[in-house]
Amino acid sequence: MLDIQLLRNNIDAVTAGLTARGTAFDPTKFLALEQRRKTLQTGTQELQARRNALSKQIGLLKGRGEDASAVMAEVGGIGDELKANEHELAALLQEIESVVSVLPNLPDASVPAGRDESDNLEVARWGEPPAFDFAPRDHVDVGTGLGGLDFETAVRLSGSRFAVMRGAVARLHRALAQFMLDVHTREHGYTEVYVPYLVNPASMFGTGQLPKFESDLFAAPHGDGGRLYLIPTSEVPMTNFVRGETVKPDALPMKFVGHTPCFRSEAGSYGRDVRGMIRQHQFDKVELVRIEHPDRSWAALEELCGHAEAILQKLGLAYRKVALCTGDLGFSAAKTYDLEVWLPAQNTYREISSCSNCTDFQARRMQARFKNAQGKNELLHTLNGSGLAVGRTLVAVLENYQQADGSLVVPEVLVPWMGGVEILEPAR
RNA sequence: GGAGGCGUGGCAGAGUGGUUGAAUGCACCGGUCUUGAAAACCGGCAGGGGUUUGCGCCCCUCGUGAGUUCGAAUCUCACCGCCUCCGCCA
Repeated sequence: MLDIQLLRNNIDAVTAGLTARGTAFDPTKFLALEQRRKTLQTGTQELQARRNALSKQIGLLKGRGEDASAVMAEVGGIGDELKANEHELAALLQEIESVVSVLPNLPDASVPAGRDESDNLEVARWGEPPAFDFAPRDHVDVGTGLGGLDFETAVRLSGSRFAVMRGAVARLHRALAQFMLDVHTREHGYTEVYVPYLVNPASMFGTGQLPKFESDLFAAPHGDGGRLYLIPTSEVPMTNFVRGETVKPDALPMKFVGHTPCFRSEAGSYGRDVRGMIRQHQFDKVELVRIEHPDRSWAALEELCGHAEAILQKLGLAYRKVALCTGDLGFSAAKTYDLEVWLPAQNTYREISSCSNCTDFQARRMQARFKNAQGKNELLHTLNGSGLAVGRTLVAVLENYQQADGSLVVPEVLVPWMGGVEILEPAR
């Protein structure tokens, strides 16, 4: 959520930022609402003040056993007008809230300007795409060749955009997640957490999925007319750890790593990446979340991104680091780096991690604060990044480590998690 | 799922219609004392919002939402959550 004060006092800067992101925003309309709010709110509060003062007077008079009927008549006249004002004000505030709650975060000044992903800025490249002396197959062919990927069964169970994994490939998938968790906890200082996969609407609002992106979520009816949502990323539960909390400064930074399935309805994605595991309704992800002091969040973003990169480097997968342009930023992010891994069969780099500094945008929605040096409550900064998307990492390993004979070399760092297995042989 | 109980400030815990945003204790912050610390003593200490150049003034909040009333932490209704017991269950 954007700071309402910023909208009131600096609407031009807000409009410029939103425009850079490609978000339509009508400042005139907002200011009109705001003008009405100001008048109505001060008026309502004046009435409330008068009622309070007169009621207090009645209490005094009655306490002394004196006649209060004159004052009671006076205050009685306020009632209807006050009630009407209060209702009108509540409706107006809600209208303003509904406008503001769908506005995305403002891009940081360092974010490159641009319309869409073609304007993203490559900032680094690591590793060499492997050379093949045969035509590399895509991960679907490699995985099914190993007897480990089965989309037909998944369709029978659930439909399209789901996968069944079997045998060594299923184990490889698990090994990847275990490996990532161990690196982040042992080498990068993150605390491993286990979290609910179903969360309440307030949590989804806190991290920005609601109210604007409800159609991307899976929901399950729960309780009397209520619902729980399946998490589209463990960023949601992990970041909401601090919702409604005022943390002590010495508790910062908080660094969490969690491995969860992620569920995305991905309405509107149809036709993109229909083949294979690139875009699924359910996929595993190891997620990094950091709760930071505002002064530290930009340094933390670089650090976080480095932690995700470390996984790719240890796996020996070539990748590039891209700074998303203003038009390609996610809703809550002030700045995002995507890591894109080399996929030989597509002959291109594909997103495998997204690392964002959300500044105080989510913290304001969540009312997540800390006591600053002056003893005042101040909003925290939140960051998140994939470290990494497990399904897509499996895709990358299958494609990059495939051999001409259909076998797969297990990346060296994964061998301990594969029980010593170094090569996966093709199924007969 | 059934029965009962309970939701008050960071925590504990008073408070059943009137100057109570709320006693007291603990925790925390500042000070006195002390070589230093502890103890003792003194003082401060909820959040959100409006308005104002500022001092300040004002509004809202005792789980949430409606209602009764001139006035609600206190009364009524609904909902949510937690606890205990029973049932079921990994």
